[in-house]
Amino acid sequence: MITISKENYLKSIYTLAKGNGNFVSLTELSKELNVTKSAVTEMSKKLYEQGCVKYVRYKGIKILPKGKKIALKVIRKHRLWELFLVETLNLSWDKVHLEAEKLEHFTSDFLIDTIDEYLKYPKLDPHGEPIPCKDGSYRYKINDIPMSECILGKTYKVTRVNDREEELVRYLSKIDIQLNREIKIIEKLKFDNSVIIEVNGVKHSLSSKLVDNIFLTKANG
Amino acid sequence: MITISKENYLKSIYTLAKGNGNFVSLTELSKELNVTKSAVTEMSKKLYEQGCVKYVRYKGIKILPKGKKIALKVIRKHRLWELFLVETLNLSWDKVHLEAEKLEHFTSDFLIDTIDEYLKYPKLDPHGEPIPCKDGSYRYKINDIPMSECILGKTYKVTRVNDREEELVRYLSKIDIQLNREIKIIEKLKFDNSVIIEVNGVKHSLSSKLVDNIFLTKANG
DNA sequence: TAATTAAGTTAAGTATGCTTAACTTGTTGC
DNA sequence: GCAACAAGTTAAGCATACTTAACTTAATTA
Ligand SMILES: [Mn+2]
Ligand SMILES: [Mn+2]
Ligand SMILES: [Mn+2]
Ligand SMILES: [Mn+2]
Repeated sequence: MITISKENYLKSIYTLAKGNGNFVSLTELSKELNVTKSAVTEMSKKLYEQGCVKYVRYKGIKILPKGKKIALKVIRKHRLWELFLVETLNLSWDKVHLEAEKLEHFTSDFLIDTIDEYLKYPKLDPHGEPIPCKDGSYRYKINDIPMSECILGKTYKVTRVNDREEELVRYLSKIDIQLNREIKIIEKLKFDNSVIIEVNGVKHSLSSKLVDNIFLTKANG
Repeated sequence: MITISKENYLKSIYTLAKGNGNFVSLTELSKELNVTKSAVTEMSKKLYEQGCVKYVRYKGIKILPKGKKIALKVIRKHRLWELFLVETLNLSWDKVHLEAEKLEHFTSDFLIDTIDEYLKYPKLDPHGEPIPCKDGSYRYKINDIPMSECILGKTYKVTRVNDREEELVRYLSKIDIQLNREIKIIEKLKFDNSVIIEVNGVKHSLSSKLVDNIFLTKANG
């Protein structure tokens, strides 16, 4: 039986491994899911018994095709809901993640396919994350880097932001950062890993936390 | 703590009492919720402890203001979701109940109020059921009778149908029964409580089960 | 290499919401 | 009035998904 809890574990395992089939540490997982390590150990055994993951004691956990399929389905539902809420109800991009986090577990395949069709099979969610297709493949390949890895003086285009923290996303709107916005890297401060950028002619200092959660590609190229 | 299970119990208690504050029998509740009587007894105690219901041993359970408020909120979410899915995604009226049955528990007040606004504060759901307002009041008062109580030879207008059974609702579409459709009562058969009606010039025999789940008011009156 | 620390596991226990089996209480028909 | 039956309760147990506390294993570092 796949429960809501299991769906969330699989989603996290898949996401933490960044789509590769890498091993994920249980401590990492426990932090991501806000549960204790012992809870993760228990669940790891169950997911292993169901053939969703490979679980090696004291080593970690690794998603298997069966688990990946489930994870992608949930991620698909999540991202389509986010976009649907933005498109139909005009919700702002900082409000939709939390709603989708719940709705993703209670949406039939039929309903999500209807939403997919309604949105004309979109490639990206409101935060620039690619939306998995019905068959589990992606229509779009991400190819960007976090702002922390950007080169001084160059201009980039915003392709993706981490939607997990509402406040962070809301702050981005406030300083006029949105998808496809051009950003120039003015200064990189080593002592606190903050970055000074220019957006629409206005300079802003972004904390290390922000800098790790904004993803860019080179502009005009 | 109000759980999903408790929301469903409260919704059923409220619905079975038909909006009045009547006592509901636990056996009735157990049938409605598809659980055993002992499960209902246990939950009754918990709901009582939380002040959501009055519970008198061996007598039954009765909703209290605190429980009614919760029930109405869930019903509001349910009916608004049903209408929203019909309006935006063009889902058919037989498909939306099951989806709403899940979504109703995972929708924030903010989201449902946004949906309410988007739909311009509708009075009725796709099956003719009134939608509770944000404050728990109704914008519309139901005043109809089941087809089983209709008078021979008279013509009525369909105001409401029971949406619980997908197949039943789908059958209604098939014989061209929808909200506001005019129906003439041709014959009432006592031996099996079936009714013969005329819809758009075509006669149909409706089983007792159907007849109990279609609600009407007098036409042109 | 041995000590320390981090990562991971195990055991025991909790809360929720069910079940079945055995029981008690209430109601109805004769 | 009482037998029979329906309605309701209690007790014991199960599955899920957590917790804390005590433990083991692995990795790091001096
Ligand atoms: Mn999201
Ligand atoms: Mn997103
Ligand atoms: Mn419904
Ligand atoms: Mn309805």
